[in-house]
Amino acid sequence: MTTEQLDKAYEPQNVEGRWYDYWEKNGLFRADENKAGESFSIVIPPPNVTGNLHMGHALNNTMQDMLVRYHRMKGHNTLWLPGMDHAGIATQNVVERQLAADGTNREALGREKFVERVWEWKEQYGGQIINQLKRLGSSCDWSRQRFTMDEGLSRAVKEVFVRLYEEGLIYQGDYIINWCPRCHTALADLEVEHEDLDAKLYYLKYKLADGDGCLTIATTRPETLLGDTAVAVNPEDERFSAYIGREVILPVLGRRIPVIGDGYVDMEFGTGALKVTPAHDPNDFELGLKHNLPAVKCIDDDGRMNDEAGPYKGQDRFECRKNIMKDLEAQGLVDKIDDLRHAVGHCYRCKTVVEPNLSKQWFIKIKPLAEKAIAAVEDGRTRIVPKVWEKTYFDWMLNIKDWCISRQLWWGHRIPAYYCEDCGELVVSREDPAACPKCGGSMRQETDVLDTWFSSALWPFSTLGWPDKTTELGVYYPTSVLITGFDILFFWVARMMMMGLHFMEDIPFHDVYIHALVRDAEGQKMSKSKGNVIDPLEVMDKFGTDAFRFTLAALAAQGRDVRLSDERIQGYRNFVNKLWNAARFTLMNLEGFEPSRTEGPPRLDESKLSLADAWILSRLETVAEEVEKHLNGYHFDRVAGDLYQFVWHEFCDWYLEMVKPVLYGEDEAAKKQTQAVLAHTLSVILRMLHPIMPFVTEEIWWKVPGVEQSIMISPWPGTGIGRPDAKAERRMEMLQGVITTVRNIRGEMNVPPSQQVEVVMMSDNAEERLVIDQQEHLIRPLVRAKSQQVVPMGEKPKGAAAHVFGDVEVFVILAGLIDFEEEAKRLQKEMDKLDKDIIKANKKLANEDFLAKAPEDVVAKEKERLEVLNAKRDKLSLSLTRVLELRQ
RNA sequence: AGGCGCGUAGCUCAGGGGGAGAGCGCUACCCUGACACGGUAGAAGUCAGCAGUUCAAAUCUGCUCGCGCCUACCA
Repeated sequence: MTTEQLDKAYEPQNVEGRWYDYWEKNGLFRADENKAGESFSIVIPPPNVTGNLHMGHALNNTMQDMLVRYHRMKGHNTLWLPGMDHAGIATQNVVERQLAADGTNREALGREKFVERVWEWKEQYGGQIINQLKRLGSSCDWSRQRFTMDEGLSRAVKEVFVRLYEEGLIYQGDYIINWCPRCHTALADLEVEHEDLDAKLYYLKYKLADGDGCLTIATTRPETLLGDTAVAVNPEDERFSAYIGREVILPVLGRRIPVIGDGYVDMEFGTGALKVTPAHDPNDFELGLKHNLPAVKCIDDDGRMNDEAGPYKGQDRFECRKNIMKDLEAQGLVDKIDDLRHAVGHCYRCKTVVEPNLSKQWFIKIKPLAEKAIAAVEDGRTRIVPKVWEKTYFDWMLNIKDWCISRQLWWGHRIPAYYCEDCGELVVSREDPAACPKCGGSMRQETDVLDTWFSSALWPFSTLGWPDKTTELGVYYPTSVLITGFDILFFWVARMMMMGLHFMEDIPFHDVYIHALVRDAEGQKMSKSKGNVIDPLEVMDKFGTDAFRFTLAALAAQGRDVRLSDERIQGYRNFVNKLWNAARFTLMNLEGFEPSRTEGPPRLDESKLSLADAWILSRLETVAEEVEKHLNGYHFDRVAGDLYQFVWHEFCDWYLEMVKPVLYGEDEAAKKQTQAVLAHTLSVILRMLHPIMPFVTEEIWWKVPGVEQSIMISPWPGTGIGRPDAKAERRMEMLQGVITTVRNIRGEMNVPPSQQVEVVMMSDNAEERLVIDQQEHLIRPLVRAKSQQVVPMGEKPKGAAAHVFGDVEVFVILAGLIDFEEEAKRLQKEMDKLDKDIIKANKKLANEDFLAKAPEDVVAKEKERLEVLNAKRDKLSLSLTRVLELRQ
């Protein structure tokens, strides 16, 4: 057996790419749908084809990769299915910008050429993010990678559209929708971002047609008055009820419009009179339907005023606002102008102010689909973690409105609806109809495409081959868990629930884990405009992928946003290095060691098991249990935290230090046994860390004696990997306490580290004396003692500093070195602290209510605690007296 | 306007009815044969405020203050 030397520090750059290639080449990411046994599956939230890896992706995919690697190691039939989203508006915008740079535009190119151009763009520049996901270590089955516009998924989209249409769940109609004048498309309500802006509230006078004064209305959008077809007041409003049924004269245009009464009007706001523009306001649209008002569109699809705007025709809507106010002012029709802060809708892609607009669109009747999706979460078939998000989900689902699915774009799934050029007949069909079934005329396909989220809604089953009945669907659907951010709970998760339940008649995932947002060190949301974006790729370059992943995991407490800072990542980079060096030490000391097996704990001679070995094996069992529990509960932070604590503060700080004398010693049998435990512990640590830190663990793994295959496919250390031993843990706890106590005295008394001291320990507990005596070889090097004595309580040694741990009084003999002044101060301070606790405990135990009402074990514990405190105080008090005597 | 969440050590955050925790930072000493990306020890907190429930509250309830976020048609 040879032991390869490891470098002194871990250098991720030399390691990561090499192992990723190895995994990929050896097919270790590939899922086999024919493999027997329990399956575990995840579909990736498909990143936009235009996207670049940001912190949200990094967090999201680190979590997915952790789970996937964990389940793969457990031997489950594991699939992580990757892919990308065609991202309608985003991609179209990118290519349009490119065209603009070339001095042309999509209209000049024509639809067909433009779509070709987008595909070319995709081949050339799209999907950068896939390589970035690989940098992150994502173990996706790339052989199954999908794209929402690929052939199979397009077929699924068509199938779903046609079926929903046939079931009467898709309809077409004239409704008011959110229109983006920049992107030239309809937007769903969800795609509108509301932002509070400082604006004005204009009070305008509309003259009554019968010449009797005027009615003053309040509006934030005076330019829309050109499309007014009524003024509404509340019939309960005594000021105005008399006006109902009369007419007013629309300024500028002179149109006579009715005054109507409707309870919708808020009497408190503005003047209590509301101008009604059914074509450019969703509420006015509703009023218009109710009162049978005509809808007059005065703004066109570019956001410019149209023919209906009379003198303002051709002006931009905001320019028109200024001009119309100038004119109204001149005519004395402006009563006043107030400041007003209110929410204005913006396009989520390009941030242009949206224009509510009346137009013909396609919708999904969503209520019947939503009911099933609500039920599935209510009855627990799908679990939302953390549970707080369930409420948000229900609130939205219960108030859901029909989904506007048509978009006036060129890049996307073209709606499979066809119109007859002659008779106008509408046909919705999977195949292009050759001719009109009614009149034989030629057919023309609908120009609109579907909302990008329409195809993403099908992702969990379309990617597995639906509508065909594939083996994959049988094995991997429903998927095990969906990991995603709350920002797309409605956009995506809710819609997958609805579509999955409708078309697969089963939930799309058993669990939905909603993670938080990654923010900067100041807690600000990262955004390009703020310039506070931390690029994951730069972080990986600087600190290594494993350190980065570990940081994300460690900070990802459920329901709490992740604040990322360099210091934090650096801290975990140090941890990676610590692990590296612990492994380095371990491997250096496995010279001549022959491994027996890597699966269960090593075969050991129980009678000769050292305390340190017994202890670490016991701790290993506990940690393995905890880690597994936290992985199953999506407590990624605790997985990371427990492993950090165990590796650094138990394995490195204690175990490795305690094992040195054995490894450097002469007892070959003892050495062999410790080597076995050491090798085993390292192996288990590596495997437990692998899901979080795939690269460094793989790199070390191959140097562990006996390793023959990638850590990725090595067995997960489940229960039975260690060896529970409560006695060993109790004894070790006592030893650690005693050792820390000696070190504490050394530190407080400023004994130089190189100075060897004499240690005396006193205890009336025979078992503890025995353990301390037996473990002298282990204690002495750790406290730098040239001698160690353990005796029953009695005459205290002279010239010694004392401290108490549990039943043991610890003396460090410092003849000539001791500063009695300092020692007295230290003892006094310690006693003051104790006194506080003793007073508190006494008070508690004197309280009859406490004794009567608190559970027995709590009372017993408190009594015991008081005894311990008192005993300690007595010992310290004696020591203090002695020190004070010696001082004189 | 409604809803949700958060205020715990200098910073970032765990914890969640009975002894205040971690990481980073800070202080002191140390290049001890894995690691200075390190070691040992140490200092540091009226657990936002007020009231209530309880034998017992950082933890449960209510209110107040401060900070985020989400949803919403008040023009």
